[in-house]
Amino acid sequence: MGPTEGDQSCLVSKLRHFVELSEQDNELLIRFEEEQREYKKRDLVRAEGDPIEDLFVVKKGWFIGYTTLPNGKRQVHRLYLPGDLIGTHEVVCERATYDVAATSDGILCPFQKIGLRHVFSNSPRLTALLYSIEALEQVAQDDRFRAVARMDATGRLSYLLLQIVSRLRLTEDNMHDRLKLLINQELIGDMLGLTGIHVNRTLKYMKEIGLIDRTGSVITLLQEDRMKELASFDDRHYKIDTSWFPPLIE
Amino acid sequence: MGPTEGDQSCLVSKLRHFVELSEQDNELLIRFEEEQREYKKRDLVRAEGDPIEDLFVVKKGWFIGYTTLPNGKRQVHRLYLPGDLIGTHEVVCERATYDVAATSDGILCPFQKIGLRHVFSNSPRLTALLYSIEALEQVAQDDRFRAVARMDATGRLSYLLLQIVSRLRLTEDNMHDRLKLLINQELIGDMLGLTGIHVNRTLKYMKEIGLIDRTGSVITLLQEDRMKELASFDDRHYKIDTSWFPPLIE
DNA sequence: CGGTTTTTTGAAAGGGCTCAAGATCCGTGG
DNA sequence: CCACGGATCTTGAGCCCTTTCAAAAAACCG
Repeated sequence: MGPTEGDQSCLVSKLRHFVELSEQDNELLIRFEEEQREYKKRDLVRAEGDPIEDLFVVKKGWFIGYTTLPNGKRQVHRLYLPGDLIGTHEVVCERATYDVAATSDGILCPFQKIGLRHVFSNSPRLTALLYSIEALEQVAQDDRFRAVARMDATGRLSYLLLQIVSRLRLTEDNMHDRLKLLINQELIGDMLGLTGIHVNRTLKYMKEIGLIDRTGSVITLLQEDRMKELASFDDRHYKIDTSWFPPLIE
Repeated sequence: MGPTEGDQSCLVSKLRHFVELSEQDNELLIRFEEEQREYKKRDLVRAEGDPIEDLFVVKKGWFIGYTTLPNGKRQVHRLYLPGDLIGTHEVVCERATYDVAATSDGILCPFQKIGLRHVFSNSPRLTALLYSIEALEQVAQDDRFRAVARMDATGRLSYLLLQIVSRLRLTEDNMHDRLKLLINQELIGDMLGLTGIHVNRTLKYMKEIGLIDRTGSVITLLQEDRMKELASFDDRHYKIDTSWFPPLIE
């Protein structure tokens, strides 16, 4: 049923969480995952300033979108996990606003930006869904922003871990309270406005006070509730209001 | 021609900067500004958790979207200026994710969220434009995020001032290098992850080193170039790539 | 197994915060 | 038009979280 390797599309399986898809929608979506490209850890997918022709669906592995400031500091704007779309908000730009790279080995499915025109012209409902994904991402970004702007290191890290776990749960069935981070501490710092060094110290501290356990890059959330409180974390990933969507036509 | 008071719609005049609109699009857009409501400084427009039924076009005055953390700290997620749309990314939620309030006297034009269905069903092109606005907002948020996460107070403030001026220039013809902030220093701090007190000190410092001049809340940018460098500011507001838009049909 | 990447730890410095209090501005009522 | 009270802006002093710089230990990879 899926386009490749017998796996079903993680994009489709993720979107199904949000809204009922018609057969036609399904067909449009599957097209997004026809081609696939492999990447190795640290590979650059595309650089800031590159013309934007393709978007990507993450099929496997973790990827980041980041920029480097003139002073050498780095800011990781987005972490892309399997099932995520890369570049949805950049279609409005002629050129990429940041670099994208693999933080682990992985696979991306590129599809042409122009392909979106089909969706916009032929499926109002799917368009609304795309719009919603975009909007949902903003909500998530807002939450992260709040964490970075207004919480200390423990709060920020709690937030990030909860967010990642919550997102992984959407596509991985066996995702409970343990995860392997496919991104190093330096980059985690760059997501949270912290130093890699301080990320390390904070993880150590979180282990000391019993919030998490950790062996290498494998982390276990021991007190998810307390972490949620620390980060005022509200899991928003399951709710899309579709009441305003154009009606579903089979 | 405009719906009210002989003024033309600031939404339309803003969108015109980005893309050519058909007559039909125009008519759809004008509907968004049929009704209007007046607000006084500090009025709450709607609270976090309220059901989302309306979106708003800002007709006059400044507004903010913000949340308050359990520890009492506040985070201003968005600053809305005339011509901006409030709530575009929250249509996906059943309930508002943050409070919206007026930071000055102002006027909003509310329109029903359901009204978007018309747009999505009838104008692929306008839908693409809405999508683009949404996406552009993300780009802007990313930039602010980077400033907050990776720059010191001077950089953050430079960024914010440049951003506001740049946005005001889209709708105000006589906007040059002087602006009156319709938002107090405390709230500026809440936008940038700083204390109001430190905003004050930093503004003082910026005046001392000649970046700006200031009398009360009226600020003059004396060295815009230097500030742009400090904040690695890239003005992205004029460029929308419409190459992938569904074709314009008159 | 050797080189590279990543993690870990220490000591010192710094930017922004907190707390507190005074000065100014501004809208409102008399 | 003036006086009053709340909102906002200013300024000072000390503290604290995070950064910097440096370097060692550990993990990873071919």
